[in-house]
Amino acid sequence: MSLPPYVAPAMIADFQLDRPPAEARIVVAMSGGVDSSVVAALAAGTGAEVIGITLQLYDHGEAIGRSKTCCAGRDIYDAKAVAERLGIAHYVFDYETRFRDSVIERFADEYARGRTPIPCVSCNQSVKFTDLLALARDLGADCLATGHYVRRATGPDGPELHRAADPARDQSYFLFATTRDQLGYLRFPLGDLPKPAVREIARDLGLIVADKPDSQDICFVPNGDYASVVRKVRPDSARPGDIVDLEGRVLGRHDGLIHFTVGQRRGLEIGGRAEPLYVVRLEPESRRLVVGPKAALAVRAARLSGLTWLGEDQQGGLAAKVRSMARPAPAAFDGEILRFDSPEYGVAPGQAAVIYDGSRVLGGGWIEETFPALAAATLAAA
RNA sequence: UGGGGCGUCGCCAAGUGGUAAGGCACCGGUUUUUGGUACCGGCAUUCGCAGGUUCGAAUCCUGCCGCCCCAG
Repeated sequence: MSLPPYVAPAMIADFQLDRPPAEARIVVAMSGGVDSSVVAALAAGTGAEVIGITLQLYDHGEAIGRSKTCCAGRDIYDAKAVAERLGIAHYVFDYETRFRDSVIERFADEYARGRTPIPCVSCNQSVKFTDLLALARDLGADCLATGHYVRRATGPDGPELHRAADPARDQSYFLFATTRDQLGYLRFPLGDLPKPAVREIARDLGLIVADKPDSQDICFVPNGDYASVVRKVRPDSARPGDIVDLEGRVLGRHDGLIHFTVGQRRGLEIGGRAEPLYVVRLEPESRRLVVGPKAALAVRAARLSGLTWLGEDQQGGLAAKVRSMARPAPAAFDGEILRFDSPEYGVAPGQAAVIYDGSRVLGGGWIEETFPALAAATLAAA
């Protein structure tokens, strides 16, 4: 396919292909949003053969009318319209079963265990970067391109994953579990671009998604009410229990641990205090929710599991994120324990800890256990 | 039914004659492709009730109601 006349030269992105674009084939994961639509446009702009693929991930009957979620019915329609406009092939695949097994079930199980899952990471590492990636290979594609805001660079030891140029948009946190093999095959053409530029490209190309709102919240959760999804999948998971302070005194009751996460302040409904209370930890066995002052949230280290490592043997001088929207904080990692130079707050088991060396993502793991920065006795006195 | 104290938003709590602080909780919004955090905004025409004094009362007076403490 030749370069469409409406794609200006400045929009040509480097897909790091091993052969001339005219001979190459690029599969683009199209969610129906602006970002992946622009990726498809950029891919088409190289002159390669482009195949857009949209995955149907869940029953969008519940999400109908929710244009803000990713991959809902409206989004499949949008993706198709964009593909048509760009003159590229487009296919929709039903991945509902895989998505349910790999993402939703796991999501519910984690909450039922008193942990706080990140479905977006599960989705990336399973459905997208395992299943869809295999499909792209089956289709004989040279690479799989997505609209994630991260950068892929080639270093002395092969491909490296880096944070996006625009720190406000960086999505590297959600991609820490990407393996070297997957990274070798993936392309992220938006990593160098600020979001406004992406929208501008979409507008210039007359894509109907140019002004579509950014997706947010969990895509398969209709009204932001994730607890109802957990309850539906794991009916026994929402059992009431006591809210206790650090000394075990009962302060109140809660409607189920699934409604809370470490660091959470709202929803406790316990007033009459000088300082706000935060969730310090969840105890699934006794169904107790332990709360305390902000100081009790300070964590100096975390033990990680399920480590994915893209780096070499770096240990010191590193930085880590325990949530997506945060600047990496100075830390050290010995292969299992991540130590923060300064205390981190609201660190919840089930969340990811992603480790960086400058802009480069070295890897990361799941937070299994955290270690308080202050001794219990100190907190009690305070 | 002797004495003392108290009764201000769901909770804690300033305010002792000049026309209701603040915190917690709650609600709404902003930020955000996880949860959460943070930030911004809203939240008592009314001070247990009823009278009275006063230009003016949550603040003074009277009565009533309720609660607490001490003594019985």
